[in-house]
Amino acid sequence: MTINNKIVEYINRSVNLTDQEADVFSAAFREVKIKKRQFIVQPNFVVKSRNFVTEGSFRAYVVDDKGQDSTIAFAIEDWWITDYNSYILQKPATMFVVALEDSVILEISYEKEQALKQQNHKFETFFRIRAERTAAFMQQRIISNLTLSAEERYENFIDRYPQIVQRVPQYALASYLGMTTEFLSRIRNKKTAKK
Amino acid sequence: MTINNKIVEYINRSVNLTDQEADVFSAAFREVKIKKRQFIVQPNFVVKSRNFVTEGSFRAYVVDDKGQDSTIAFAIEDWWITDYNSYILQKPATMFVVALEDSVILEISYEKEQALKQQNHKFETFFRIRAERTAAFMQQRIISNLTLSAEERYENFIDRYPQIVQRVPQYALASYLGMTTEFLSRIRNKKTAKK
DNA sequence: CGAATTTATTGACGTACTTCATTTTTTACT
DNA sequence: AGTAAAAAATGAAGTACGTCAATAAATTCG
Repeated sequence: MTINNKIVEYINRSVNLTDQEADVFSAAFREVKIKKRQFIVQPNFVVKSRNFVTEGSFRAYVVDDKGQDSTIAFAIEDWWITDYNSYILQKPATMFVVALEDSVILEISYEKEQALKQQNHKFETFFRIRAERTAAFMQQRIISNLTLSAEERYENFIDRYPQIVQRVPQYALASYLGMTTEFLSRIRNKKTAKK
Repeated sequence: MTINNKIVEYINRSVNLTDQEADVFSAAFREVKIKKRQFIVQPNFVVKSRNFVTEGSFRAYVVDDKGQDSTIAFAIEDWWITDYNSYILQKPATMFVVALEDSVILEISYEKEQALKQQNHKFETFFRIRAERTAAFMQQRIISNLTLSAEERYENFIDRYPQIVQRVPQYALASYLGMTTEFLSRIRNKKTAKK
């Protein structure tokens, strides 16, 4: 069994690797421990890695000129997180990515990822599937933002990602769902009052 | 030069194909003419093709239980359109895709696409890059939906996609931007009044 | 364990945007 | 070209959600 066996388990759900391929793949990753409140991405720097979370949780967000922040993504165990645009297009980041808890990630550099994809068709397939799933996920979110009310978006989120609701602060969830923390508080209390 | 040379030109911007590879790739596509107001995707059917627009324009949208429709995507020449979730995950569509003008598309079936990706690493790379760009694009849209006011979203859209603004009906653009056609009308008239 | 800090709650008030109904303008069709 | 149909504009009234300010609750950390 290789060192980074969690990432190997993960990729094997999409493509079947030989033991040797698994070693090559996992060797491209580096394990890094991140303390709560530590940033792994900051605006204006070009993001140099894609990160797979093995322990803990993260939040990616942007801050606008009025100081308002909007959560773009969450990640817990088995999820990936980075500033996607910055990483993929190798241009300066616009987001912060911060640890919400003490965490452990496996990070792969942009260059190593490119090399993996070139060297083995299966690795290319894996990243293709990842990107497709990411796009499908984002499209669902766009649809939910366009068609649902604040309360419906919240209920929808609870249904789909109950584990995340438990672990992230309310203000972060509110800004992910496109509402204020006050409004989310009212939605929640209205519901519990009914019971 | 192959029959479907437009798709070959397009893929050659991402990966360099030999003449023979270009022939194989373009042979997987079929040209189809679509009349204005004709649907190429309807809810509840599993989408069987990904479509590259060579002439004309399309609009993808969902309709909610109150009969409100929300535009999910537009496509003009050199863009792709389908119900992404349905196609990628091969599950029933939730969207309509309709021609806004008399149009011509090059369609590739799900099975043929899978075969292309398996048979040649370069084709896999092409679809991986496509998916990444799609995800990057969608993320930008999510950020714009979360951080901008209705008027700002409209101005942002004009800056980025002036060619599209000219060609799509106002109600479709409004529902893409997440506002009513009445409100977009007011935004536009406020601006022209100022001049 | 207790003080400091962060996060969530609550109320009163404000506003960006929606809804509905009607009219005007533009587009499509024979 | 002329009529029907679709799309856009406009006004008046309503509402889902935001803002601000103050308090309460939960969490962090010495």
